Amino acid sequence: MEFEMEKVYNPQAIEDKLYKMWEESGAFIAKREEGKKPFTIVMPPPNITGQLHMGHAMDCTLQDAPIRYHRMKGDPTLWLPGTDHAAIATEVKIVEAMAKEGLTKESLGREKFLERAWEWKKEYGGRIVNQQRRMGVSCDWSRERFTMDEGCSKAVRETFCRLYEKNLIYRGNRLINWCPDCQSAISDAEVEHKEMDGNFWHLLYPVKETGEMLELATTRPETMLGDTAVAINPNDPRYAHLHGCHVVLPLINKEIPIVCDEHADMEKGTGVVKITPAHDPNDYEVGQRHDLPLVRVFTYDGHMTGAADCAAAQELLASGKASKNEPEVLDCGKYAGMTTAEARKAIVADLTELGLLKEVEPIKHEVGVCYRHSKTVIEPMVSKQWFVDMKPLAKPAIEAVTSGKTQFVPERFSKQYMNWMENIRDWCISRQLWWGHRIPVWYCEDCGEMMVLRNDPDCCTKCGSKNIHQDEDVLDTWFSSALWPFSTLGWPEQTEDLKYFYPTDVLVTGYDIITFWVSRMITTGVEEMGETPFKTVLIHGLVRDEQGRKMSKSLGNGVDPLEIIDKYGADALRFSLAMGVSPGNDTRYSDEKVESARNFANKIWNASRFVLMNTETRETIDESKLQLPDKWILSRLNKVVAEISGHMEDGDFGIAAQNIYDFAWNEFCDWYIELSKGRLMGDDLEQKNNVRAVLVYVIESILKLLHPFMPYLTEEVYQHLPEHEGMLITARWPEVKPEYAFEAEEIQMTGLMDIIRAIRNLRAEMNVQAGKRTHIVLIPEAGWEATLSIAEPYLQRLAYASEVALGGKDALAGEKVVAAVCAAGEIRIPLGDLVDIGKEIARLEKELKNLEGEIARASGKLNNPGFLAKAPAHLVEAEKAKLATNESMLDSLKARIADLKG
RNA sequence: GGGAGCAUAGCUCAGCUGGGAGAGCAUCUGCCUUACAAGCAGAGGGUCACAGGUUCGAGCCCUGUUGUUCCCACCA
Repeated sequence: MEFEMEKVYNPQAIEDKLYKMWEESGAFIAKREEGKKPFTIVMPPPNITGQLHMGHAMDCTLQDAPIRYHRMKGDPTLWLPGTDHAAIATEVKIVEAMAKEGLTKESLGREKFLERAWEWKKEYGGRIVNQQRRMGVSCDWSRERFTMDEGCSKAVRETFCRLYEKNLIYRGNRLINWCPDCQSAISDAEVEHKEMDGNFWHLLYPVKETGEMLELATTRPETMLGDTAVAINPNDPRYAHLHGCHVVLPLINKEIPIVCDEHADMEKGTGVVKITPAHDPNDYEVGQRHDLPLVRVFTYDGHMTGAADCAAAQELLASGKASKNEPEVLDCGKYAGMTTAEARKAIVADLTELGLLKEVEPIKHEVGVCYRHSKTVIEPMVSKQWFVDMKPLAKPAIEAVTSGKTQFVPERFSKQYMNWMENIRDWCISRQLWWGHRIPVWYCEDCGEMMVLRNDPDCCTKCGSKNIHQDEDVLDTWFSSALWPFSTLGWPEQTEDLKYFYPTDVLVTGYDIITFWVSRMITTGVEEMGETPFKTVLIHGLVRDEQGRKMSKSLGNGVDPLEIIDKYGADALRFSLAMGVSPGNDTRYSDEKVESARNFANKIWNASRFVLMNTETRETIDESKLQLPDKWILSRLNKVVAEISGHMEDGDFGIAAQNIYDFAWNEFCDWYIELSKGRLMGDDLEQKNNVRAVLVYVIESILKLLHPFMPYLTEEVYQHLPEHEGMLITARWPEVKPEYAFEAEEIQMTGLMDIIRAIRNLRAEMNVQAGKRTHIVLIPEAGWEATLSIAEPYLQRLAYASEVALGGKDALAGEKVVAAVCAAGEIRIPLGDLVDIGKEIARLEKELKNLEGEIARASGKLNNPGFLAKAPAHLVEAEKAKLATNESMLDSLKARIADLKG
């Protein structure tokens, strides 16, 4: 027979070819069909900084599966891909790359720098998209977007202007998180808290009026130069006499007031707190309450300020551009120019010398660090930035989730969302970078007008002066990400896509960006579109390494998905990331998992090969000719289709994958294929054709059910099926067929399978030579006569029977036999000298004991009035049936033992 | 300080609204049986962290304890 499938599945040979075929066929392209409900996912856009990692691979798998499922269901299906410019992350990378050439941003200038950035985008953006393709993602590349493309940029401007016009965006001096490494402000969400070793330095400040020493503690002594007050609790009796007094700030001998403020906690330390309004969030608040001056002592690149910084600040003040609460800048004198760390050492040393350091107490405390890889310690600074007033926006966004319009799966993640939203603070959106959406605000240098505009102006809108300049800063990268679900569909234009596909159905993402991204998409979606952007947020966990550690560059424990694909194939990787994984839970990557998925792929490949070797044409199933195993497998398939479809709808992909694995391998391959062989290789042409028809029908259904997880393999095999139509990717999802529901046959087949297992078991225990065929006598339980009467051909093939006879209780009397008792009947195998009567009795008695245990359990339940009264009727009935079966089996066993003994 | 997750076979993990504990890998035994040794058949292995409670019935629900991971939070 001529046959072209290789013996082993070879993914490398087919993946690229099939991807091309799908793409060129237009199968990925979403079509709007009026009157039909679409299924839409917008892909979380990967950053253009890096390359595909396991998290992306997970993302791809868990989105492509439902997308392919819905496409096969016939829904108009859109999966919209794209990439993110990732402002800070990308800029840092580009700067690093430039440093290798000896270049800096400043030396290049903004324009040239941006040219380089766009080149970077082209190269790395393209790279990651190609990597995604290798995963087999079936997204609509014709609609691919980038957060800084023309449309998205327009959406960003529109949003900025609208929010500004509603007074929800403002500019001002606030205490912000400054990352000295990024050289930019960052938002609260971008600050992580890490426990670090530190000290409480107990300092002594002399009180001017009384001459006494006031003890206070700080974790950051270098900030003391910026102190503008010392706070005590108004109700603290220890310091009542100091109300209205002053302290002299050591080292710079500056007189600062002692203020009364509730912030000073009498229980903590000495109850005295130094107040540095320009460099501490709490102190900033205290400063506002007491109208204290702001004194900045750090430069934006992490050094102590000096004369030059003062001069610059003076100039700014003189120009009139500074706001009224612009901080003063201190010339730190001998400390000027030191890094903050150097200054800390020097200041501590100097204070020690003056006898003003009372104690150094080592502590562990939480320190804010930048969430980027550098984990640089954040310096709180007062700085002029743009903010979004989040509270009014948060309210309807909270409502979107409490009302259930958007649901988190698993539900518990809505708590994380709520917690963030209910305690929301203003969002600092300006970044001191070049790569990103430039803030659409212009300033007139002549009249001082500030213009927030949708289109770039030529001149001042107020005085007509050409002497205008745009705000230097760019927006937080998450500002554009927040618009992703609708900016990608064409907003602010009212496009057909927007009308048809918004709101989307599912957002698939990791729990690590709920605050960064999910919360902001819901917020802006509700605000700009009036409707929450997705119905379901399906949260998945992190892919960790084999030891459960986070995969990271610094640990060097990352696994490259492409290497895995090269080695095992994309399907194996995808399947291993889906099977047995439950939503929201982390999962560990391991080669073994991928290997076992690869083995499964090969199993399907070979099962298909078997079916195809035996079928050249497609036959229709003749329902009147179906035999027991046929009805069983069709009926089982029906149930599996129903189960898997349900799990696909619910996002339980881990269970869906497990179900298809179990059905395909354990039921179809291990049982049905084996059961089919007799007729397949026999002479009864009618039966032969009908078995072929069933085999093709079931394998085709398996291919369909598996396609969302293993698209390449299944498509390749599908292309080999006789008389197949088109491509599997656009084939119809299997249906549950009522005419294939065979409950009675399922039970009969299960009984027969038990008999076969029992025989195999007996043979193994008796060490019967593997190839040796044996005579088998079956003694049917009541009701099983018909089933067992057709067992012979199956037992010959699956249980090494030479011939099978049905007998009565006295069958093989006096012969040396081994026996087993099943629900369907008793098995007796004459094994002659292999049988040791004593051992056989012992074995049967062990069985007897097990059975008695079962009977005791069941009758215990059935004798419990509570169970009879309260348990559902079908369970009681099932229990009764089991008991009856077991009792009958018990009788058989007892008789057998008695026979042997007698 | 507040909140959440996890704790099930040697390892990695499933287990849907409570109704006789599962998979993969690993281990042991026997098989190159004409789809597949990336395979087939069989076997061993779990007081479902601990202590209470609710229930006819708890891996699953409630309370507490221990261990562990994470999120949030301005402890000077």
